[in-house]
Amino acid sequence: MRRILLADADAFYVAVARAVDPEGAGRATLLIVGGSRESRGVVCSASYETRKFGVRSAMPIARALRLCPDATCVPVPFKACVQKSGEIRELLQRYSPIVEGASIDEWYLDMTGTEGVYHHEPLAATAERIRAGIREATGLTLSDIPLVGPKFQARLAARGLITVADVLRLDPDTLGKWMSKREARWLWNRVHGIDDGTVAHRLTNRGISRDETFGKDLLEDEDIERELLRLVTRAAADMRGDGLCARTIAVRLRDWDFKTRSAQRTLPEAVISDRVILRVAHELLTGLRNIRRVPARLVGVRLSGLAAAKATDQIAILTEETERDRGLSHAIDRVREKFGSKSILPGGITSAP
DNA sequence: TCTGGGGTCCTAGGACCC
DNA sequence: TCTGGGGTCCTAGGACCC
Repeated sequence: MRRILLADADAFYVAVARAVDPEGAGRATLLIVGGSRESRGVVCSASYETRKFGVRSAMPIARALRLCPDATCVPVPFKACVQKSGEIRELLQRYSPIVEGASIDEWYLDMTGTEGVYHHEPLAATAERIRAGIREATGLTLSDIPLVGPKFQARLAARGLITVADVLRLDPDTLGKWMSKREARWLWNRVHGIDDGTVAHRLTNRGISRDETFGKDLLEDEDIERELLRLVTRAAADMRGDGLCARTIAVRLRDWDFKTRSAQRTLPEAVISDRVILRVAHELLTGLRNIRRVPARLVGVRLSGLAAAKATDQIAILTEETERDRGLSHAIDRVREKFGSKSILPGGITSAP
């Protein structure tokens, strides 16, 4: 019998924002995390007090502030969130040797085999012990059932399913009439504590993407290209940092009217270098712009079909990525690591042969 | 009201192969 | 002269989650 606990940090971004800024965000009862009043951002997280005003995550900041004008609005403290997330993971590993992060604020703990350590107390008692320990060490509280978001919740609520107990009364066949077979099976397993997956580290991500919504829509191709170039160099450097290479390169373009278009290309061989990835991304963007040349609000790049980058001295004939390309990209990574990401401007890369 | 950034997964159609 | 069935890969778009 496997025993799995799900730990989900409550109002994670709000809690971290308060911890890093006790004088400002820490004192604001009405707190919105997710950007400034002027930005085109959306709410990442909001304190329970602002939620009473109808503020919800993913809501445009401007609307949230109309609902709750007195709220304090702070940017997402991203670095602090990553750090705090790591601290919690380390603490959780004291309770179970197997901890898998499902997202920045959710973890799975495999408690199988730890019964003796906890003197055969009920799993709920161990969960409470962990909650108390994490709260004492970090000030953050944990609770449960991740991966049921607002849309799924609304669909369930329309069938009168509000709590876990409501779902527990039903069998999979009944659930299957209200949703796809897959979803029904997943939900039934979830509320019964059944998970046929194992708690372990995922080996690699499926893809790495970087995108950006501009402060103002961009019409000129050169301006969009410049942003794409920045994003490609970031994504490619991060990918190399993980020791990976990519076979598929995709470019995403969101026009002024929110119409979102994408183009992708799968190469015969995986690549890692800025030069080759940039060339492909440039061609994909050109194609998208030729179809519809209107002001754009977002551009993005995604690298997928990831695999471990092998140390090879072979020239990739089909993609024309040479050893020189790869070496140059790695050298740039090292310089950036030493002197900061601004030390080599993207413009310098395009002039490489 | 005017919609982030980072992900995962699904679908549907077409190309291609046997 | 007309056209199967299954499998895999690829592309584009979309839903959804945190």
